[in-house]
Amino acid sequence: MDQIHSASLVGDAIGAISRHIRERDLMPGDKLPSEALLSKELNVSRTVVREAFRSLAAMRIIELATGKRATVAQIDHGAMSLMIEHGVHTDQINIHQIYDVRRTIETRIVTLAAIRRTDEEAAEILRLAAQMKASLGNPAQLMEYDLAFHTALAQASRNPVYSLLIGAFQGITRQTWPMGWKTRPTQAARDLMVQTHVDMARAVAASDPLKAVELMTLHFDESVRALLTAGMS
Amino acid sequence: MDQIHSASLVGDAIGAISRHIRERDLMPGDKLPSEALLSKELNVSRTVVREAFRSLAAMRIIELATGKRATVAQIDHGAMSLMIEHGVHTDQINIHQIYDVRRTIETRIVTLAAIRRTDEEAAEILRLAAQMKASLGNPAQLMEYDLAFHTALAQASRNPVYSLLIGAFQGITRQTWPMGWKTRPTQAARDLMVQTHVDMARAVAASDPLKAVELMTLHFDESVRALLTAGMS
DNA sequence: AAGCAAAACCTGTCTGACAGGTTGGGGGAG
DNA sequence: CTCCCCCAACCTGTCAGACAGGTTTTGCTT
Repeated sequence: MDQIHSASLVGDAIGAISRHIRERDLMPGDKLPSEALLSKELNVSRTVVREAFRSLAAMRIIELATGKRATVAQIDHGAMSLMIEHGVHTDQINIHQIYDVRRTIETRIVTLAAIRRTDEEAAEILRLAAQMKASLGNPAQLMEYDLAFHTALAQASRNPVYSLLIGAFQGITRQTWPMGWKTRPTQAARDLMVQTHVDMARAVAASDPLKAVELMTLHFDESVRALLTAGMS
Repeated sequence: MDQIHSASLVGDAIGAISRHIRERDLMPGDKLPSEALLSKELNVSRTVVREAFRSLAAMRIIELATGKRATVAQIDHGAMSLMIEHGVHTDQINIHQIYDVRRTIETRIVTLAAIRRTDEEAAEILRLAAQMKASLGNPAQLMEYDLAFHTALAQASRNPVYSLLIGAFQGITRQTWPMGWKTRPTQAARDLMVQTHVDMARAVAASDPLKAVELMTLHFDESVRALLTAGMS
């Protein structure tokens, strides 16, 4: 409409809304202006504002709900999870690379967890490990407890960035986990995998970071070996 | 219009488009159907398809360009960077937590880089470190070379997930770096910081992972100390 | 056969409309 | 006077149609 035509109206709107959040120091839960108001202030149509909102919502920077005004969102791994999955499905990332990253951050996580965990967190981690053991006959359930176990560890590390990253890998892990399980054909291998988790939970509960790290390393070494056995390059 | 009304039409469209990509094994660069065609196939308005496209584009899963059809995108850290910045600005993440994560992954990165770097990468890393040294009088430029240095290391690690993560932290680092620099008031402290990078580059070039890790650890210890000195809780 | 120009296609943005969810406030009941 | 309910005002979700530019394809010209 006026002056310099920048990259795109939607792009500008995204910038303006982000700035709005930053300048007013909005916190999660705080409301943003209505679409109509923003479209008036930015001199663009509601269409443009809506597309900008959608973009920000996709990154979980804001949250949309019908009828209500848009609000500033809490950090969430959903978007990252999709991005990672996309990277894997398009052969830009492979499973081994993900495992290397997970091993790297999870060894740090388990150290922090062993140091910082509250008693409640320790109890929860022990509980999840026990549930894993109880689910040996039900792979789907076992997987869910496994994922919850690692999520709980990240939580106990008291660093939300680790929670975010663990969450980000969860989507793709859910898709590849069964493969890893199948490559542990013997009961002994499967028992070992679960027992490692139980021992790790105990180490965290005992505030023994060194032991916990050792077990986490063992777990990943064993997982990678299983994947290689399956012929996953 | 028909049958079960799910969460939202846009949400469904996002799912359908993602599925389309996955089922046809589309690779980065491949074209998606036009908005008009998709809106016909999914029985929704073009508005809905456009909002779905915007969402996927925000996550860098697809790429939009005016006149052209949407294409499958290459992995890119832009969206993650914004998410992290949002987390920090809304006090959901603090700088120390970021530093802990960066330290964790960068020590792994430098190990891999020292092992896997090509000669070209080693040369580039050495060059960037030298440029840092040459930019001692120009903080803004120094910062850019610093960021490029760490990016090059991630590249040399031959694991795109590390590149992705380093990129994701780059946005917020760019905003906090000057603070860290100011808290190194003496020339000696500033020289040390730069020299550590030069030495690290040499260790990587010499394929000496242990030495490289030692220097990376030193670098982060020193950075965290600088931040604490500045009173950043 | 090579080259170019128009036609066909496609995205970006605007307008106006309407269904349905949400919320604050006014008015009635107690 | 207080409490609760319901309605009006507000807000988002989706649709249809229109038009201004980019982009690609086609087919004619040379």
